[in-house]
Amino acid sequence: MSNNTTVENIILGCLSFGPRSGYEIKKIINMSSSWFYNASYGSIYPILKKHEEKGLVSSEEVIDNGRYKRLYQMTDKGYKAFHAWMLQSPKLMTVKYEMAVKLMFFAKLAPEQRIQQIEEHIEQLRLFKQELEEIEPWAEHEGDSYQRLILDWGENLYDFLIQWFSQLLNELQKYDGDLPQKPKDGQQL
Amino acid sequence: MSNNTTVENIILGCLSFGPRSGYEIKKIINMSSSWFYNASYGSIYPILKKHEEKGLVSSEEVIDNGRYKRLYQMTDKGYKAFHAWMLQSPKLMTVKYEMAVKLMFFAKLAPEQRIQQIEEHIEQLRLFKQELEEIEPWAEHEGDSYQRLILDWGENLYDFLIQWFSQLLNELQKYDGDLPQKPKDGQQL
DNA sequence: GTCCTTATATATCATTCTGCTATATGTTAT
DNA sequence: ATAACATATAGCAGAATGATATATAAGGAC
Repeated sequence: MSNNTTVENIILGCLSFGPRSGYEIKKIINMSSSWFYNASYGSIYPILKKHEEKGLVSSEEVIDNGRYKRLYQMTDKGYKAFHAWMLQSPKLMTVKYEMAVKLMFFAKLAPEQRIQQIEEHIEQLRLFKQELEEIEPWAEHEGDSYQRLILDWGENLYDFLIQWFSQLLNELQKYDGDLPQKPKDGQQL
Repeated sequence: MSNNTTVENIILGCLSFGPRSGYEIKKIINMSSSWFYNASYGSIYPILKKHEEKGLVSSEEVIDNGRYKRLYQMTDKGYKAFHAWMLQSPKLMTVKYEMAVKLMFFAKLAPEQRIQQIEEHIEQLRLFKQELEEIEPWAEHEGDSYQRLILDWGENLYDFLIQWFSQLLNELQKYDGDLPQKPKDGQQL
């Protein structure tokens, strides 16, 4: 069984496509997983070193167009650890969604401020969805059917979010930014 | 402008409902925001102390049914900081979704292993949605219309995920666990 | 040809947050 | 009685971010 973290396994997974440098791994992540599981340089380089110490990867310095880089390659041991992780029961999704937190305290905002926050957020979601769509040509060219599948999932997810918040905006606008309180049990009559 | 973190503001937000202890704040979070923005005791207690040092909250020890607890209360300064944060442009959502990562490397799994991973994941999603539904009575009773709204959002979101993965499972089963590769440009003919 | 910007490539570090462990006491069920 | 559970807080190792720093190569502007 693998007790590596998810990020450690993403890096192994990227190396399953062939030898890569830390910088190249970050590029793969940016173009594919970053929006559902990101990793920063501050994780990637130390993890590569740790992987090498554990014998999960090996490395060599190469000169590519007159520029040094350290290419990492997965070992058999590394592939076994990666594959073992692939078979484990997946961890539950975790989300950090600030807009949802704000919604929780929305009663503290003035009606027009509520509308403004939602409008701004819908704009953010639209921009992000556009960014996803710009990856599509890359996935068509570089990725396999599963990588294209994930992009499709992302676009569906953001469509769902845009639609949900647009509907909320409509409701808010209908009631001048003040959602009608469904009466509680004790308040009826 | 507020330069507190989101978790620091969640804690202020909880105190906007009235004086609470660290333990009680965790309970509020568990029953409402935890699935879209969680905070652990290891964050909550130190943040409360930091907030007090900065004058955003004040505290007093009280005895509740013969048991000590430290009740924290928001100050004017704290409310101003919280409200300023509420008006700021919300941060983009971040997601950590291990199942999506695995999907990225799904080509490395055997067909029947793919089907098993998806089946297990759908089961996880169903269980989690049930947990959300169990919060509903609490939200009906304790929350305002916005808190109920978020629960509604969560249920819609998990419905979307269950539906999306169920459809993928169907496709996989149709093709014996092996999604047909859409031919790349260079591979046609 | 030099200047500026962008891309490649890696390293370091304070800060944030989690999840685990530990401790202590009150309450409820058996 | 006593075991299990709920309340209440503290501390810490480890993971990850995001910001800064450094250096070199490539490409375009003028």
